[in-house]
Amino acid sequence: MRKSRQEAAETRERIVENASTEFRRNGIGATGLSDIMGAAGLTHGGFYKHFASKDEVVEESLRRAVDGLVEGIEGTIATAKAERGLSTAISNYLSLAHRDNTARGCPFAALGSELARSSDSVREAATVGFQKLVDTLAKELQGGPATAKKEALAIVCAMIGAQTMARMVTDPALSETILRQVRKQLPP
Amino acid sequence: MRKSRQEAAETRERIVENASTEFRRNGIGATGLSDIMGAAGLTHGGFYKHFASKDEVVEESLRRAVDGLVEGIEGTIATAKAERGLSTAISNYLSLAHRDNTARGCPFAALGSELARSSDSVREAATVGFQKLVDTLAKELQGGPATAKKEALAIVCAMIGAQTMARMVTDPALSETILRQVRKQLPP
DNA sequence: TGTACATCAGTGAACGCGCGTTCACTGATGTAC
DNA sequence: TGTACATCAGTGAACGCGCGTTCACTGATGTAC
Repeated sequence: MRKSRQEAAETRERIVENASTEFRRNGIGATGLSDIMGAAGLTHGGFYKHFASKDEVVEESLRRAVDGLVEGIEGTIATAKAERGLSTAISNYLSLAHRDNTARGCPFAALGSELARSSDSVREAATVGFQKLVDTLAKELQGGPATAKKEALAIVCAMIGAQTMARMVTDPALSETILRQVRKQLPP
Repeated sequence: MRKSRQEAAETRERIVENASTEFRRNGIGATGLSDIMGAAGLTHGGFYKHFASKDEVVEESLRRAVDGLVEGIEGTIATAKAERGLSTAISNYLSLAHRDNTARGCPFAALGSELARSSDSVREAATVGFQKLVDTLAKELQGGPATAKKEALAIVCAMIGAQTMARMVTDPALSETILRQVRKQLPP
């Protein structure tokens, strides 16, 4: 049953990709290795041929999720009309579509409080990812890079908090109001 | 070994109180009923004499945590010099002391992403608690109640997002910058 | 007020279950000559 | 190029463990007369 090097590499990719959505969908603790491997079309026993521990796949799939988010934002900025890129990216983040697509959305909003309690290696990956996200927005802001980064920091935190709460509340009207009001407070 | 009605009621209180801090400290999923009962000085078997399910104690201890948070803010507002109450409350929320005291701090920052995936009854309690928190801040804002509430909504989301991220990142300087920058964006 | 019985808070063992991790095994792939 | 052997991706069963929940039991409390 041995697979070729390329096939094995593709399998690993597939596992990370699926883990990345499963973790965001159901949370890190609530997602078992069987869930991840099953989603990748494999049995759970083979997991340790690709990763040393669950923590390792958490780390990698977090990186993957952040990269996806940042690439999406960069795509939005590149596509949008001049000066409207940041605005569109923020509106997309605070959209109902993003709220209802946790599994493919921002990992900080999906997993925030769980990440804060994770291992140092996972938190380290989260830190790097957070800074990538902040820098991506900061590039679109006026002023020196230091000022822009500080402003972007606050914007990103507000977006993450808003999406987290919009998903938590049971009242649909309140959920929409949260997203709309936070959108209003951020750069137009 | 039967206990008097009063003793039983006190025990129940003690369980909720301890559950409230244990959940915030270690997360809902990662906290077992044995942890909760042990923290209250009991064995786990007696749990179901007080609650119908784990979910029920989650719900109650969330309410307890929100009440503690709101009372703290109201205390701050009552104590502070006129017009400075809201400002002090926001600064307290965004303090290093709050960041380092997850177990007795804001349950939305401590448990945000987990609450968003909880049962309807828990999310309902979270919704009620969130609105209480928002209303508490809204009372201190200028303008009509509708405007004040909308502004308070955005402030609370930014605070929750900031504290979540400040706890997640591994870089202490970045963590402090997050709290400081978000503080700067909110009412002085 | 005193007595007899019912109630039930709390204990500790047990239930089935799923977790992360390990392992013997398989057979196709990779390597060495 | 062909052959013999080593490697290792993936399978599926098993490991010990802790989970939420249930249960028989205990003895002090509460109730009824």
